[in-house]
Amino acid sequence: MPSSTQIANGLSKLGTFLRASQWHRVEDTGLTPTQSQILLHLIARGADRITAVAEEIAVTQPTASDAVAALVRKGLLRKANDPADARAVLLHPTAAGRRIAKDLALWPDVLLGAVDSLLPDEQAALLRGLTKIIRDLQHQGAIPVQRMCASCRFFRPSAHENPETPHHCDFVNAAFGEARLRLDCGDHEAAPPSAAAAAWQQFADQKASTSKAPRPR
Amino acid sequence: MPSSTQIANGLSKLGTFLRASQWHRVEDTGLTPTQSQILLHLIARGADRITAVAEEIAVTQPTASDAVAALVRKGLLRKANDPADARAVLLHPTAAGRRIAKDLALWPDVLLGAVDSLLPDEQAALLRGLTKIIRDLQHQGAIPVQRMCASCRFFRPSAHENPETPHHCDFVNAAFGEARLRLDCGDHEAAPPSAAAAAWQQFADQKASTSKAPRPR
DNA sequence: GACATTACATAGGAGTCCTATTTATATAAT
DNA sequence: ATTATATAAATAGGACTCCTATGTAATGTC
Repeated sequence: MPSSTQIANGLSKLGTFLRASQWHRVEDTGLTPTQSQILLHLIARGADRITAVAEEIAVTQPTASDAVAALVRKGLLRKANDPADARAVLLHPTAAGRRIAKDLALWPDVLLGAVDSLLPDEQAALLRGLTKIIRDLQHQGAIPVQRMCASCRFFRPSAHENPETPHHCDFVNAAFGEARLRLDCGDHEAAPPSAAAAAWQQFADQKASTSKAPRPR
Repeated sequence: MPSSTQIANGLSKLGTFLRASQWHRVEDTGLTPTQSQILLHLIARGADRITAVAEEIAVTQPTASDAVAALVRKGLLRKANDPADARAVLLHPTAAGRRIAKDLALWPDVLLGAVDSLLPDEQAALLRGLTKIIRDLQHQGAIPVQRMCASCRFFRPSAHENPETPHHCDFVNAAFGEARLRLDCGDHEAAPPSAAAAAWQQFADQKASTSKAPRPR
């Protein structure tokens, strides 16, 4: 029983829990998990097309179409013509949609609490692991491209000597550490393939304990 | 934007992906994610009641009842009387159910591949983080008790000097390391509350880097 | 201009998921 | 013993998820 199985198992259990806790919230918000995801996505990233939304939440286009129809019926979303393409539809959150979204959370407080109870080093290591897994899945085409440091053109891993803040973000022009790696950065811009691959190598080959073990100098 | 948010975000994304990939498998197996979960649970843990199954997969009892009915209809499950309680029902997998379950996986190969691409230290750290989160959720009553080392009466954390294999399992009477922590051990037996709390403290307070940094001696 | 492609909608159907309620049994309190 | 209460599961009803398959319109290609 290799540890990768245990890890997959753990992720699975947390996934089950997350989905269930979203369902429990239906009576407060009136939105199903799928609907919440769509609304939050549109608010975070701006107006978008149905196909793109479907890909984002990993369902087929008709399923997304269904959920969008429900949101429109509830007055939380508005369909607008896309000036760039007369077939397409741009989904805009309405004022009511924005209002409701404030009370919407994709993850429950008890999960945040549990994560906060980890030591800082543990959080950093966990985030690093998740980052690598997500980037790998993305690389294999199993999930859509994420707005993560790992694939961003502004990301320069291991750019600094200081083991506390080895990475650098060219966008905000600042050094940062493992614990500040982002998975959903608003300023993300995809790096060209070759540069991305090189930066990723740099990041991935780093020893897991970089932030603890003093570097030989 | 604290890292706990990024971590929750990452877990969320992986959860979305996991659920979607289970749906993609429907055409092979003929089973929905919920049905797969139930069948696999019963095979792994033996016959069980509907209420228990519902709790395990984090749905309400009527939902579990629905899914079980579908499985019975498909000939993969059999309902039997519970000799201990005439109201209750014991669910047994049929031979066909066991056959089908062999081809059923709760997690897709590409996820296992992604996890395997982590360095051993990274895997251990990730597993440790997941373990702590799951145990915390369990402690808060947000998820049912898991068959994990962290709550097992045979688990003796940090029992050994060797930083590679600090923990000890009294059941198999062997030392093991972070990477071998289990989340679904078949031999799990719940520890009495006080002992469990003590063992947990021992485990939780360990420095994250135990397996790397040489201990002062 | 014909042909394939793409964006979305719709239809049809099994299943998920909930709350509320019913039926039967078990347990507790009188 | 006899109610009263609690529990295990089934059922009803309804919104929604999720799929495949297909239709409709607009776009891109040669």
